Amino acid sequence: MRYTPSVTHYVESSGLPADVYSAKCPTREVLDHIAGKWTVLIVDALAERTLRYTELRRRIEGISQKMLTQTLRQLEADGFVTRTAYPTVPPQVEYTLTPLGHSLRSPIAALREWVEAHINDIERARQSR
Amino acid sequence: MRYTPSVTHYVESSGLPADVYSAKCPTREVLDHIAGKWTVLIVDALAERTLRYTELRRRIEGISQKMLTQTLRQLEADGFVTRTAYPTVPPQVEYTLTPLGHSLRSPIAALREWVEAHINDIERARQSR
DNA sequence: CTGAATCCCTGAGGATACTG
DNA sequence: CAGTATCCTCAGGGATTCAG
Repeated sequence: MRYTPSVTHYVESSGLPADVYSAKCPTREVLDHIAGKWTVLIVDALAERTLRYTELRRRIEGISQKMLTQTLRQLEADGFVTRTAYPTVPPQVEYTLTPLGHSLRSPIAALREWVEAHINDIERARQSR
Repeated sequence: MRYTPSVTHYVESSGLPADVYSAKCPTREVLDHIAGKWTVLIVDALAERTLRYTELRRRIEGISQKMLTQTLRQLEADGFVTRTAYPTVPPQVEYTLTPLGHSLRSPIAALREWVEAHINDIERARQSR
């Protein structure tokens, strides 16, 4: 049962309303992808400009090769990121946001900025317990 | 090393700049909390109004008791949600967003709305591979 | 109704080594 | 440089049961 959405979108493949609260709606899976720690950081990093594999690795402190590659592949599959490989020696691979990926910039950046802006409120809330 | 943030906030407990890209910055952990599938759905559900435990469970299709309780506890600890128990029989427990939690509404809702608005673009991107 | 407690299992994710 | 391949660990998270 759907609540009172401000705007109702429809999933073309099923004809049903797009609803993240519905377990089977494909939006739920996408939300899981986007609401992943690494996804947020990668998309936000690429928001500024195209980056190479190693640049991403250095920028996102603490990410492992495995998770970086894996998350990039998923972002590619979802159509958020384009991978461009130049057949040079040594190889050079660039990652860029697609137009779809760019449209994600704003909500993702808002999330990052909110966290950075409210970290002190949160730490205070934690201590008063 | 920090890039070019639009605004720099500081973590009072350390005096260092708030930076989700830094592995040890406390903002990273908070981002992990917020960027969880259940967190997004719970905060978004509570954005509209106070809800009882069972109401939340019904609203968020597919969530288990364990994850609902666990995520609510974390939201409480982070200061996003208030838990109010009425000593009635049967018990009644209400969950409400705190002012801090309310400030999260906008970025969270933006994320949900983005997903619902772009699900068709994403499904198309997936098929063309 | 609102949980807490327990069991269990899959998969997220790190570490390391190897390759074109 | 940009990965792939393995191994391994641990925690996320489901299912079930019990309780105030």
